[in-house]
Amino acid sequence: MTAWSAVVPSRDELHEAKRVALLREAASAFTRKGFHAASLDDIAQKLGVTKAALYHYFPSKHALLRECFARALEVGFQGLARARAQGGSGREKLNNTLRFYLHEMIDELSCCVVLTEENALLPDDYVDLLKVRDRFERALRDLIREGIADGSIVPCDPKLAVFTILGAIHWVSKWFNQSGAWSADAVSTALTDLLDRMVSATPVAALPTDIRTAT
Amino acid sequence: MTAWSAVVPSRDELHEAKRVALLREAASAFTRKGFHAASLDDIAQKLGVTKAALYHYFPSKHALLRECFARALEVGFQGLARARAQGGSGREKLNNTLRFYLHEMIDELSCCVVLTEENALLPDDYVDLLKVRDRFERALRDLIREGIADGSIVPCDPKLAVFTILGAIHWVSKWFNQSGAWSADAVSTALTDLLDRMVSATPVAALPTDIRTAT
DNA sequence: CCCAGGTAACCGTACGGTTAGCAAACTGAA
DNA sequence: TTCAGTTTGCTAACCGTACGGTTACCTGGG
Repeated sequence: MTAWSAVVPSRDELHEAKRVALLREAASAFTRKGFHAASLDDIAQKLGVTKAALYHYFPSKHALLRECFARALEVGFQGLARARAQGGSGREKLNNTLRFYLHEMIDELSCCVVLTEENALLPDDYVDLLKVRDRFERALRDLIREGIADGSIVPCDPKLAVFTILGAIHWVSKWFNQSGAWSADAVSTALTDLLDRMVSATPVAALPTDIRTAT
Repeated sequence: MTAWSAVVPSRDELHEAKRVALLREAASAFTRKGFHAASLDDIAQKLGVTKAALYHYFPSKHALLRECFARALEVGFQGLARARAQGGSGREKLNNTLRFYLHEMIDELSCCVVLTEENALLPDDYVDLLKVRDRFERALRDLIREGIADGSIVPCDPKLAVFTILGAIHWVSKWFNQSGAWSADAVSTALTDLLDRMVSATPVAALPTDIRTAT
């Protein structure tokens, strides 16, 4: 005997599932068209409901954007934690963090790295984001300093290096195509390898000349 | 005797100067707030005129954005031409192109790399942009292939490398601060060196650990 | 009966763009 | 030199519309 509750999702589960679907759709729309150009009517239509229905799940358009950022940074810190737990040199920790971050951002958030729309946040949300984002960037800079100290990363300006790395990563949302030839796995590995080569203290083995053939 | 025309700018010159000032202000506003969030009223106010005055210089807001992109790509092709004229290996040509592009984008366009707002272009303008931008990206990929062939650049996926490079470069608009400690010269040199290290076939000398102290 | 999930219709407003009109400045003929 | 006539640069006021958000109402399950 199988209880219905094990098969039929509860109301709360349904609610949460729809909430997540809405969030992903919003993230996708914000990334593709920009926050202001993506209308709630569009998003609702894609989900097969009317705009008013969305307000059962989110209090405002800005709340959607706020949550997109929150999720992205959550993924970032998760990557940091995993990398720290895994150990290794500063360089290895940096690589592990970036690879995880990239992979999750591409895959989980429906191919969306929304972090290009932070100027659309409400002022209050913006200062909140800044605090968390600065903490993330500081942590990355610390990994680079750690790598310089342990000899795995070439001496460089950690601030500039992190800016460069994050630029390359967030730019993925501009060119990645869910239905293209490049998989999320391939891209996150290949891009991490490229960035690794930029900061590695020791010469790096040759890179794949075609991403599709990479493991 | 000095002719007035040598001292007092002609009406045409005044017109052109104001046009350029408007373009720079628009580029700055688009970069800071995004295309949709930057209102013409805001831009006009910063220039000390009313919105209606702007229409003496540009037929529409979209025309402003279109011209921003046109200028940026002009700078890109100019950099390519200079680098080709200067000669050297594929790696050297790539570096020269990127350094020039970065420097001009930061300096000339009033610290603005607007190329993050292409989804705000009108459909017709967008396909036009795509054509020119693809030509630019193809040219950069060719430089990388040239470098791989002549042994100056490590074998890698040229497409991914160019995406990564352009991401890092265009991201500058997100963090560069005109009144900050880093000069346009320092940033364009240091960032080019970092990206060079990523693709260079041979090990690169140590990088400056603080951009302000770099030459 | 109550409440979650949804719809249709509506409201307010911000903003791109237009229009009418004015003042200064150039132009050219007398 | 002057002075009408035209052009340019600009303002104030307005229009249309797209869109975020709200309200009133319907439906079906617990």
